[in-house]
Amino acid sequence: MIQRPRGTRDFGPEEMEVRRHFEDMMRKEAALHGFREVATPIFEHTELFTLKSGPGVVEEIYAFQDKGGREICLRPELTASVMRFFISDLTNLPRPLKLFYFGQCFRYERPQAGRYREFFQFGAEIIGSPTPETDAEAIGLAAAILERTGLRDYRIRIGHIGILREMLARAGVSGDAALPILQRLDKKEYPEAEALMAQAGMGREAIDGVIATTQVTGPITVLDGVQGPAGAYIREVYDILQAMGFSNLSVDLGVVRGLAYYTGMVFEVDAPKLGAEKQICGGGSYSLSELFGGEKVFSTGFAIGFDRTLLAIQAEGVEFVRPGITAYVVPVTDSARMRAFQVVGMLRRAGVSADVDIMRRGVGKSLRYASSINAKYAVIVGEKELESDSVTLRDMASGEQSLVRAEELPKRLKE
RNA sequence: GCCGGGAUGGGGUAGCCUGGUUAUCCUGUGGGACUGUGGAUCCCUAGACCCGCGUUCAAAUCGCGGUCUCGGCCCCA
Repeated sequence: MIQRPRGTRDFGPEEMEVRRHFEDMMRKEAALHGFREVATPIFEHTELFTLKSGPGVVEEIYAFQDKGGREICLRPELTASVMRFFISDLTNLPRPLKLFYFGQCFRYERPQAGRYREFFQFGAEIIGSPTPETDAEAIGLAAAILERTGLRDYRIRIGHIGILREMLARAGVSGDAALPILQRLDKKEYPEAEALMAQAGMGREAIDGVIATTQVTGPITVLDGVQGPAGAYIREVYDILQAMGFSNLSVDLGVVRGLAYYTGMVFEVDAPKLGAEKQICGGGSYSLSELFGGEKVFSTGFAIGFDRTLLAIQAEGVEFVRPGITAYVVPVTDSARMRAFQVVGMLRRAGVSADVDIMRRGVGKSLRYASSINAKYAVIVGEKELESDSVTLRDMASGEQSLVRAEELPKRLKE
């Protein structure tokens, strides 16, 4: 028997019903917020990702040479692809450009709970707008989607890279020199961060101030003690989100994301029930296009880990109602089979979901099957019904039956 | 890349330590009891020891290697 490749999954009919349900929900919510969907190739030139994340990422992605000798990889994320697409073809669209995507990504990593080699991301980007309103709108979509899924136990933590950058700049460490320090702080490696700051000539007081700031978490009021434009900026983002009706938000200045292209606001969402791999969403404002050869354009985006979000939803026992089918058509005798196919054809043409016995089973077995596929009604067609050009409509939940004229059936079932 | 659990019909499991006839039970699949009425009950049927090598008269059971999986570390764009 051939096994699935490591870290991949098959999805059966039941699971796909659940997945499509939430996928559609996310798409609808994005459209509701004025975002429009894009799709990009599942494989890209490896260079796209080494430009964004450094040469080291090659170790963690599915990278290979194709038959023409090109360096190709399966995409490990979608932001880079969307920005590539934007630079090459979408720069003349009216701004702000609000895009979303849903698709699978691949990473060559050790699988564990909530981590697969093939996984699905939903994400959105707002391109060409550098305002707090933009950041609020991005966080707002992420928050609205999570709210809509029915998930309850999660935390949205908002931070700002500028706050630490300003502190470091005031202490004489600016630009690229700050990057390694931010990376250490992001990983909570405080001794290493302190050493780097001391090396850069920062005083004890300044160092302690920076460390203390990364540990600032809680409601918006924790920003009261933070000076500078970045703090004011986050307050503004927060006020806008509150105006839109989102309250499940907290500030966490320890969200740093030590990557060069993040320019300001950054945020993360995690679902504590998930264990080690509990982050379900991450994003922020960034400037990537110039890395890929375009002009500098400010953007804000985020990505939701679709699989982890579903795991969190399941862990909380959020209910999902299986769609089932409206009608199951049951021919009683062999002579009624043609009639059954006429009826099922008529129903389907009218937009009523309908199925029909194709195993030549008896009425008892067919009703049993109708019940097992969660059919709302059984439509029974036999000699009696043939004579009066009608069918017997049986409500599968109550067991009530009535004789219905065939031409009235679609109308009855659409109610 | 590292550490530790695990893999038995479609799903869930017993058996493994202490090797020995036809591999347990539940559920699900197909058929029947019930040739015009489901969810209950009963009967029948089909269906499994992850792969390879080794030890042994004999391996689901013991040993080695591999694959996959679960939990954690590293990483997490």
